[in-house]
Amino acid sequence: MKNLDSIGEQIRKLREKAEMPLRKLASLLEIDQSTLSKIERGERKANIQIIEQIAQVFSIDKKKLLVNFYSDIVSYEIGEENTYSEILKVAEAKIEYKRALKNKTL
Amino acid sequence: MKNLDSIGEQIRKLREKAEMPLRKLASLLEIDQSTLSKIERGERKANIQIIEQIAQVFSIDKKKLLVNFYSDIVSYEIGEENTYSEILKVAEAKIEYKRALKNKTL
DNA sequence: CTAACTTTGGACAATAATTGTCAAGACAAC
DNA sequence: GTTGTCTTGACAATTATTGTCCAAAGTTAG
Repeated sequence: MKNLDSIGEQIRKLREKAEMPLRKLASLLEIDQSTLSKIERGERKANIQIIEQIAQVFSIDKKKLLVNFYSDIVSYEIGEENTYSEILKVAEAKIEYKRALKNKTL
Repeated sequence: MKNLDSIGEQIRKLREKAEMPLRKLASLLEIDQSTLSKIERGERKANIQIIEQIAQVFSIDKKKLLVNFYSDIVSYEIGEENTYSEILKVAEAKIEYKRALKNKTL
């Protein structure tokens, strides 16, 4: 089954698997250790720069991390709505529509 | 085909169909007319309270408006990502998972 | 137990984003 | 011209986010 860890949980697992102290990873990412601690526990949001750096540090495909990162955001935004399934369908259609438009005007 | 108007465009169409001046709708919603103008043109975000009031004013199902409202948000958040389709799938799985957990602990 | 190391929590100022409000501008109808 | 409509830009006030520090709490090793 697919992994449903939050991005924070995934970061923590990557870090622990590498047996790297939080402090060490924080310094590689050039962020405060308490900030990283909060990101791992979902108390603060990560950002794309951090995600990409983490992918580098652990030599993994950044796409996977980004999918996790963004799906967290989406889940957070609409997770309380009962119509979430419909919302996601319409959102996808909107995105596709915007892209189609964009390609036309290129 | 499904309607892919943004929430702002939908509000404007509802208002124009009712031949109601912007100023009038703004006052019903108790917001500044310039704010409503910007919402209709997507320059500012609406919020749930406004959406629900609009549904009332025009006697339509608020679910439809909310789907449009939230799908705009999702589309905005991830519309530039090439993996949007994957993101949406994972987001749905996460939401379902969270709900399943919640029901268990009730 | 103490000491060293790791993580967490709370506080704080600085910065950025959002919100509500206003007044003036643009535009058309009459 | 005036009237009615909508848009634009500016502004302060509020709220959210961010980076930072340090002390407290938890963990491990000696």
